[in-house]
Amino acid sequence: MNESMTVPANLQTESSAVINARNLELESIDFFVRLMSMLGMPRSVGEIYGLLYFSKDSLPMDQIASRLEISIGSASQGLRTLRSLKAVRTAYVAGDRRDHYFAETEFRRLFSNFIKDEIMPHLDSAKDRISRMEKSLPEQSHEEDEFYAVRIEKLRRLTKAGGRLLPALAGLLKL
Amino acid sequence: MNESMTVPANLQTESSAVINARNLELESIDFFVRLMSMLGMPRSVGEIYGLLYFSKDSLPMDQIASRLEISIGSASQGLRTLRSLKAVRTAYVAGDRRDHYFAETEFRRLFSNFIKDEIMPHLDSAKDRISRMEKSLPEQSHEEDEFYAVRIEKLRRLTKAGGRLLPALAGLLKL
DNA sequence: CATTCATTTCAAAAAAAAATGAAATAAGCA
DNA sequence: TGCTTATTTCATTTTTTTTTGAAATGAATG
Repeated sequence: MNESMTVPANLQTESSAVINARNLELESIDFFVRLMSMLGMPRSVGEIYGLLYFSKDSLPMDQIASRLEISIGSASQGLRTLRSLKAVRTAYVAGDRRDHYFAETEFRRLFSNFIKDEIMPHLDSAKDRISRMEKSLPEQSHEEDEFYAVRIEKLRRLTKAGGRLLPALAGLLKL
Repeated sequence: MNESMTVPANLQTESSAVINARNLELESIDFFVRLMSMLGMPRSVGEIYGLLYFSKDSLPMDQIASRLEISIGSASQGLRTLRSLKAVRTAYVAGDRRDHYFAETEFRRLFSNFIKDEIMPHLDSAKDRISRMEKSLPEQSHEEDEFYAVRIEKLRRLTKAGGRLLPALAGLLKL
């Protein structure tokens, strides 16, 4: 009637543990796919990190690709991205020439890298753009050009505040 | 030889003021297109806000569309987004039945709305997902399941920290 | 140093996101 | 109310982003 009755107890236990780990993995992938996509990262990057986050063992690229059912091209690019953010690292495994990846799980550091690499460069170029705006203002400011000067100043304050706050943000992360 | 020599002085001045305003406008559009796209907003939304940010007069939708050379469909959708973030508001203009839009320029409020509308909902559903993860853990935790429990706890701390920090962030914005 | 296996690269395909514009709807006016 | 103008909606098209997979490159092994 019930197949599980014919399964030895130890095997049954192990199989349900496997199912549980697989559930976790799926929830984790889901979680990080969404989080990463909020940060503008492609799906595959979230999938890879999500898989590694709940993996006890470090995994080689080909296993990552096959477990996620993505191409090795995606896996390679996704791992490159994650490596550059220091979100994954590689472990040496004796007798295996593949690189084995595992997740860096200190979120404080992860966010600090993300902010430095993905946000600060934009802020820097924003400053240039604001300087250019100022050059478009007539030197001898007419009464009415006050309007433009004020708006430019607001932008300057915004970028300045961003430049201070964002790097400090990771520090505030008390996890 | 030089055409500008034949242009009356007053007109020449006005025209260079127009050119300057146009430069500002273009830099502004560029600025906000990039900023908005960092926040995951489509190009058109940045263009519209950038145009309005340096516009002394409030503008009706059709003028926004034609000055940006985008379709009225894009303009309508973009304005809807901006309205929902309270990034633009409408002004009444006597004798004109079109809505006239102008930019809300208090960035503190804008970010606070953005965080509330675009980020907090994701954080809420992340909490559910973490609860589901915990259900995948065996009740009677084996020694080795410590690993999973710790990782889940990390996620919980991350979302908790995010839930506190992000709303506080706008408050820190001293502009 | 030749072979095998691992990884990267990148042109092409697929998928996702955004823009268009015409039809439908709404909203003011006479 | 009927007419006109403004706005929204949404199926289709366009553009952009991401993925794929095969070829090129690189790296370890015997």
